[in-house]
Amino acid sequence: MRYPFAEIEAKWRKYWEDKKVYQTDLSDTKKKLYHLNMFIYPSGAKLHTGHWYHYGPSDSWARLKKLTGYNIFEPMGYDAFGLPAENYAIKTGIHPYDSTMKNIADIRMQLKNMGCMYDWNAELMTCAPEYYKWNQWIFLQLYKKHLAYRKMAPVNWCPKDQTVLANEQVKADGTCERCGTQVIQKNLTQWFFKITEYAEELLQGLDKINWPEKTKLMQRNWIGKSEGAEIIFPVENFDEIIEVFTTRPDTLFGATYMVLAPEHPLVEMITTDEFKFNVKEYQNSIKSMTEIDRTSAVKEKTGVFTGAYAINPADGKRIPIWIADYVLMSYGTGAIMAVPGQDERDWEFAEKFNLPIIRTVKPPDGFSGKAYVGDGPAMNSDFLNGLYVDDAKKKMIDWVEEEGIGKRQVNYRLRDWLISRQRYWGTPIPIIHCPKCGEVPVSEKDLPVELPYDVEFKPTGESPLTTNKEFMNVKCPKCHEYAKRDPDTMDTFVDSSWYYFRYLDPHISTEAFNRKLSNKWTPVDMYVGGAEHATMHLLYARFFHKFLRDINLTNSDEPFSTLVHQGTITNQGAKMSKSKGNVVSPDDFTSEYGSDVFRLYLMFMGPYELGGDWSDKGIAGTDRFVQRIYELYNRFPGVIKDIVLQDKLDLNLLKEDEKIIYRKLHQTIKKSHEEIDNFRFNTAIAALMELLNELKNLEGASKEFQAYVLERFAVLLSPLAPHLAEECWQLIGKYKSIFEKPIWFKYDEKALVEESINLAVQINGKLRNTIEMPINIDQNSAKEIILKDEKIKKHVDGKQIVKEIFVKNKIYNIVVK
RNA sequence: GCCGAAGUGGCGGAAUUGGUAGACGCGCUGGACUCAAAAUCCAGUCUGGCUCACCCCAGGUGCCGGUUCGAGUCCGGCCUUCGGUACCA
Repeated sequence: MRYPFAEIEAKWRKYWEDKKVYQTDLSDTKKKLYHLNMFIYPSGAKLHTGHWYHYGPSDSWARLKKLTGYNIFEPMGYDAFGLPAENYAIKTGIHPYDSTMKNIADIRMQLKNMGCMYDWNAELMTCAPEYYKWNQWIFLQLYKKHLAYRKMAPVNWCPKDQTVLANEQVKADGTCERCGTQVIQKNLTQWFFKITEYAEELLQGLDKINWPEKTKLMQRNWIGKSEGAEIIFPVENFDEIIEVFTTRPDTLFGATYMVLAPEHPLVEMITTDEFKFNVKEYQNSIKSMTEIDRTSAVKEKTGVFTGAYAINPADGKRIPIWIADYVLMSYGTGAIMAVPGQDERDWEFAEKFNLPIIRTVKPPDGFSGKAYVGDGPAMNSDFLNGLYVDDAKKKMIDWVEEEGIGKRQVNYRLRDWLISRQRYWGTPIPIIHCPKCGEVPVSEKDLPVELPYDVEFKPTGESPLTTNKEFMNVKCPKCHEYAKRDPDTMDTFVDSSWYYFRYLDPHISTEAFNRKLSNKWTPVDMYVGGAEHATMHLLYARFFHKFLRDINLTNSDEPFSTLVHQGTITNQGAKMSKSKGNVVSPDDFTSEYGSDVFRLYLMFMGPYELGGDWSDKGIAGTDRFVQRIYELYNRFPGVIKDIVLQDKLDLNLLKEDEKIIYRKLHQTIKKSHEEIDNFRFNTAIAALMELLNELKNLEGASKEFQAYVLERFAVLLSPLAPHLAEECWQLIGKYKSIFEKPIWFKYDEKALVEESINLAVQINGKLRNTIEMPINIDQNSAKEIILKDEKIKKHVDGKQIVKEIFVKNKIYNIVVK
């Protein structure tokens, strides 16, 4: 009989729900384990195979933890605000609220069919006023501490989505992270969160968390700390100075010219009449260039001379001041001292414009390159001569500090987080703009500022909320005169920066989150989600967590102690997306094979962190595995009834066939635990398959032995195929759910060891035979057996043994001449 | 360009304090069952060679070289693919 998965899976899901098997008792924190998956983005589409790949195995990991005694909290919710719902509304006229609610209802059903241990009491959605109210509240806390501020700045503008974007949401090639459109620069007044205030701590904190090294490295690079000095250069004939930032103060004697960013405020003042035209022309040509052209890697260096000179403070020499687009106004001071001898860019520029080059670090003998950026003794550098780079740096910084012409300085590449969006479907910014009083925060008691339903979403470049007069026009809280609300909404990454706190008490109305509970349950112990969030969500959440700690809302430093990234499932090499039409629907497979088979198949594909290209080629194999298990259990109905089982059996009392199974069983208990614990589900399943292959002759075993094995096998199976395991458990005569009273069996240390081993015998490192020998045989006894072996004799006879290597229970290598 | 990860049968992939390469599964081939097919079960399946049934020999983990009794695993130099980043001073 084929395994009737539909009926059985439904039965067990109902059982779990009725008995509240996965509702977490949050008051019990003894062995608490907060297991979180990045929540769902309920855009137009239903769950696809990628979601199953993310959530299914992750749940299997948590199930193993539950079986081994942990109190698991595993919530799920909806990251419900965002552009896709709004774009869908623009296209179809269906309101984002309505489409989102419908999607959530559909997705909830699909999630339930996966058979995960979600605690549905803890469900949340970010578009509910009871949730986003607290986004606004946190905004106001940041505002109070001057960590939320508004400024006019050049910002990234996506012409397609008609909104600004944070730096983190612009990809390396200058395109919009969401829609792939080329982003342009605009000068606008926008809201920022001062994440840079936490730059150093965000960097340091990485050492304390158990995250993939790759992800930590990406955050380190994104924060981009560089240590060096700020040095002042006087401008000749002007009462002005130019400040530069450099990581190589030791090369100051080699600074043969200076470069200002074309937008630098000093340019206009210091440019001499003779060069005014050139400079203006150059500045204009830069303005008309797109960001992508300007930063193109293959581009040749360009720049113009200003006619002005600065004084190198180290040796008093006049050095020319140029402007060039390779110096960016947005980093450091917008000006550099150029040291062509030790900087490749400066060398290239100096070569092109015939500027002097002085080496101040002696390159190694035979060095034939241009700029030398490595370590070496200083030269042409007066009091630094002979010192290596690190020492020379220190000495130079000390010197400029003494002279009062500079200071030690640390710079970060990280910029503040731009959070305003000119879109509708998000959290309104709780600020009122009053013609008299300026920006006035909404009073906390007036929160939430509810997002109105009636707006015109047609993209105009202006925020859709401006079209709702009732929303926009308010009285100023201070002077009570007519004022207007801020029409922008917050980046949806604000929503996901603190949601893990909210799950613990999702409907609490007196505070953002239940502090008592969250102090016991956070940080999240295990966080699972995509690597694409490395420098977005995962950075913002760390920032929020630290801020919330600083205003005494939480007592830990980091949100996620351990992080695991699931791999990406592609289809024909491309990421699954609706627009490419390559989305693989899980529904087709779950309706044909059931959710256990589909989950098993996704886990069996390969290492979890690797992902891979989708193919349904092997799914028949996992289906066969499931069928065979079901048949096996049907051969032994009620076998466990009236039998009292021991933890361990005595190997000496077992029949030969039973011994083999017993050994394999205990080896599998050990292996599957270790493998699942390390997210290596593929090898855990392989181990279970091996064990199943050994159970062919279970009929010949004693009834006690059958019961012993089948009881354990069901438990081994339960994290990976929970519905099937429950059914098997019941078939042999158990009543409750495996997860109701979690159980995991200890392996029998004695059974791990075989009685005999196959010793590999090598001659000159080449395998010549494997010979069965008793375990732990000593070298001499092994040698005696080996030298009698015909195959070995052939290679050894008539030759001289010059060396022997013996690795106990593994290998015997004889070196002959 | 720089940083990081990865390259193993026809396919997905196993195997690392250096110790029997190819576990487990898919696919394929042959056989059993069947009127037949499907399903299922059994056997075989890295490549090449031979006095290819068993046996035996040689080669083999992207390429070239090295260390070692022994290298998928360590070292040096490349190539390819993927991810991140991009004149950050």
